[in-house]
Amino acid sequence: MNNELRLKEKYFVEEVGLFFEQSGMPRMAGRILGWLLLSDPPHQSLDELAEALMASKGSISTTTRLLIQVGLIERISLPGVRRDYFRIRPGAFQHSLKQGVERVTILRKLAERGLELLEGKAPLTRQGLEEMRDMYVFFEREYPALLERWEQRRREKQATSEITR
Amino acid sequence: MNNELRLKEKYFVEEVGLFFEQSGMPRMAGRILGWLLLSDPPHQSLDELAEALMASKGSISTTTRLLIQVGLIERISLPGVRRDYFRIRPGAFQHSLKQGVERVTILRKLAERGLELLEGKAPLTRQGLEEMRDMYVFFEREYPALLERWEQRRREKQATSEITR
DNA sequence: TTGTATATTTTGTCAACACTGAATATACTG
DNA sequence: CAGTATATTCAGTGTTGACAAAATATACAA
Repeated sequence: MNNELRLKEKYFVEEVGLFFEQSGMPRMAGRILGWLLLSDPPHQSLDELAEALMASKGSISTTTRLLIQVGLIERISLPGVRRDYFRIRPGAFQHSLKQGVERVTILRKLAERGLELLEGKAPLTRQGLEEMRDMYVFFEREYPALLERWEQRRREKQATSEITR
Repeated sequence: MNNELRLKEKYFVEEVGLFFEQSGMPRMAGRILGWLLLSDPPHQSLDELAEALMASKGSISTTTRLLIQVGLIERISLPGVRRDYFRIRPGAFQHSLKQGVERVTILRKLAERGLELLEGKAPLTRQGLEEMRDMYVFFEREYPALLERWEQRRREKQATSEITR
């Protein structure tokens, strides 16, 4: 009964791990995030993480630093308690989508640099890079607007819940 | 003079390679794509790629297969010519953005699975996953709509250029 | 069929990297 | 200050994966 739930939690954690790995991050980063999403309370110490994930403290220490650096978790310390805790950073996922915007910018710039190299070439030769540039120019503008719309909606929801409270 | 251009092309190719590597793909995949973006004509044979990128044919063969599989390039064969050629697939970048939608879906589903595991828990505990789910539900709907708008615009542009022609 | 051009698969090597466990550093408590 | 709890760093290990080079397969031509 309780064991079954535990097992499902482990599966969940492993799957988040696999997703992260597929995204070019250490699998352990995904495991930590997955576990922090489930854990009650939502903040967990280094030792707790190490035990829950059956990993070494060194590994957790390194990977939490990475996760903090990319803005997905944060370190919190409670007054009078030596131990540090980690928790999902509020707005973590929004933050990660925002980083996608930067990737779009990189690609737009790459396309432009490529076109400079093809200065004076036949339109058919330039076509691929032009398509690429046009597309990323479009998304570089529209994607942040979409994020803005989400934040807007979120703020409204927040306000509603505060009234209800 | 011409040499300088060649050098800049190499830099460009390497940078696309690095970008791909950072995205969890083999660097060679990025190099091939980068080179195909610049090359005149836009289609290149396996041998040509191997020579231009100073890589083994085996490496090119494996990596082109990968690139075809993810939909970024395609193989073309000309009648009466033994050699096969590769070129950027028209709409390649659009296609790659579409794959982003699938990733959003995966994350939305993961969030929902996580919430099932937290059935009956305190709202504060569920909060992180609820934020995650709400957000990806939003983007799962809006992101394809954005892509649709781009395709729309693209079709218009296409039509214009055909009139001009 | 034999020979030739082309493509794929395979085997081996090397480098990168996540991870562990131990050693070290840091910070708090009495 | 000594002692203890906690966190970080470091050295070593194993695995993974990209890549090269060679062997094999496939398709075409004479």
